[in-house]
Amino acid sequence: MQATAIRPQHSTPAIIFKRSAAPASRSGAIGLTQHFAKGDELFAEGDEADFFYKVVSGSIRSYKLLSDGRRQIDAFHLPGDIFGLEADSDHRFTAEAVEATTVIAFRRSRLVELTASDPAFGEQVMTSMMRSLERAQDHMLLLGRKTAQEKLASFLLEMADRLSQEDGHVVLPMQRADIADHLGLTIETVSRTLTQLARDHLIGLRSGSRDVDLCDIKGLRHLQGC
Amino acid sequence: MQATAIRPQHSTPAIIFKRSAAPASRSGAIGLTQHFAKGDELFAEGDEADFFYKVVSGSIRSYKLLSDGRRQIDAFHLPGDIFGLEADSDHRFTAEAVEATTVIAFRRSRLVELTASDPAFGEQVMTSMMRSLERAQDHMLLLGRKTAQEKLASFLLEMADRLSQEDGHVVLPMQRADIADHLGLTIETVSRTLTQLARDHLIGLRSGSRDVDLCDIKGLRHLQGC
DNA sequence: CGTATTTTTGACTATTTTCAAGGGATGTGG
DNA sequence: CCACATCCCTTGAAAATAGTCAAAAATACG
Repeated sequence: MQATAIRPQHSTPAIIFKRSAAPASRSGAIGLTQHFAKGDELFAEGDEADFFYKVVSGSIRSYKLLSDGRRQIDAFHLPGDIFGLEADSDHRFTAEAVEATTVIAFRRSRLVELTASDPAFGEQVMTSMMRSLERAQDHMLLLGRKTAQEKLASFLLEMADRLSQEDGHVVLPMQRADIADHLGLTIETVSRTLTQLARDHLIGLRSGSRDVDLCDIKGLRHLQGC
Repeated sequence: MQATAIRPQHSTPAIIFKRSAAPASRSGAIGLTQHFAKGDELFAEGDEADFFYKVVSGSIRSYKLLSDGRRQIDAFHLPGDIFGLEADSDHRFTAEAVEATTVIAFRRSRLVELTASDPAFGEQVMTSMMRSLERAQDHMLLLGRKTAQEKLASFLLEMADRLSQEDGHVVLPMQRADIADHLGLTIETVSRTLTQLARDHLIGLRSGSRDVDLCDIKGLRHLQGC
């Protein structure tokens, strides 16, 4: 098996190249279910990446900081998403719970074993990683070339899609500061832009301001830019 | 916030097909060596992703467009890099030669076969993909949170590092418009910022303006932000 | 309820973009 | 090898989008 030829700290290749291997029919050693309260840190940038995670419920933000504290949230991880699987031995992001969140933690050293016993799991990991990459790529376009309006329109549509709540309605789990640091804006600009979108009847802001009606999805799509 | 306009390119690239007798790795991996002239398109967003590529010499830019022509170059692919391997059946980017470039094209359908016969090649593919992801993640921080100065400082240091030419000196293969669309700036801002860096004695601009001396690497590192 | 946190709004500032024009380099054909 | 054309880069001035600073309003929380 080619997996043996791969450096131990780079266990991920096994996913691609072994995912259709015959199941080893081992059960038992699955992941560890963990609960986190709002704001709890799962791991920090530079920590040993011994575990990777799958979101069961809630949401996770993962981010990097500049030396002076500016923050870039690269992704929000929502139920079903897998995150924290790194190429190297260390985590390259900090991960925190946006709200009360339940995850399953998997030991990275067991990845090969897990995927062997459950090819579907391996497939899931791979798919999730590919989705992460695609989202990262789309997000570069957003960060580099979209206006504040376009950023917010894209963000709301993506969240509505991924959280797949009642059609045309999203309850955002994160606060304005998180949205701002994800979209490369300030909280003031996020707030002002949302107010403007509401004034233009593209969205409706309900009580608590996390509750958003996407009144005019077609209009929002048009605003996205792509 | 206007990206440089892209003119559609319909000229069939002058590709010289040639079996690569000497594979890049010490493997039996066979690919097709192809040559592209400056500006030639390897594939477009939406094309079937039948092949993926490894850069032998030269450089490739891969980008996405917004509907009004704004462009975001997500990455420059330099000698040794592997690119164009997609999760789905279609390419999600357009790839063009920045300069005269030689690549080896591999049929995606033969990836499994190739890696089976040559584990080292599989590892190479995987490592290159992971590097791409890491660069994408770092680039999100740059696009979302860095100033023009910090963007240019980071860019020059990265290029100097990856092109690994004579220490403290880079010959950039791409023009200002490419740099601008990679960093989420305009060509004017790129030009002005480079001029300013030169005035501050952090860099020196030689003839042709693609030739950059990194006079003060420590200063540039400090300017990076992270 | 009262306090802390988050969000909104306002006035002002600034970095970056836009618009415009000039200068330099590069390449082609005569 | 020169002349011309094109593309690329630089620079300036004005405009605009988004950021900063400040404070009030709304919401969440104990």
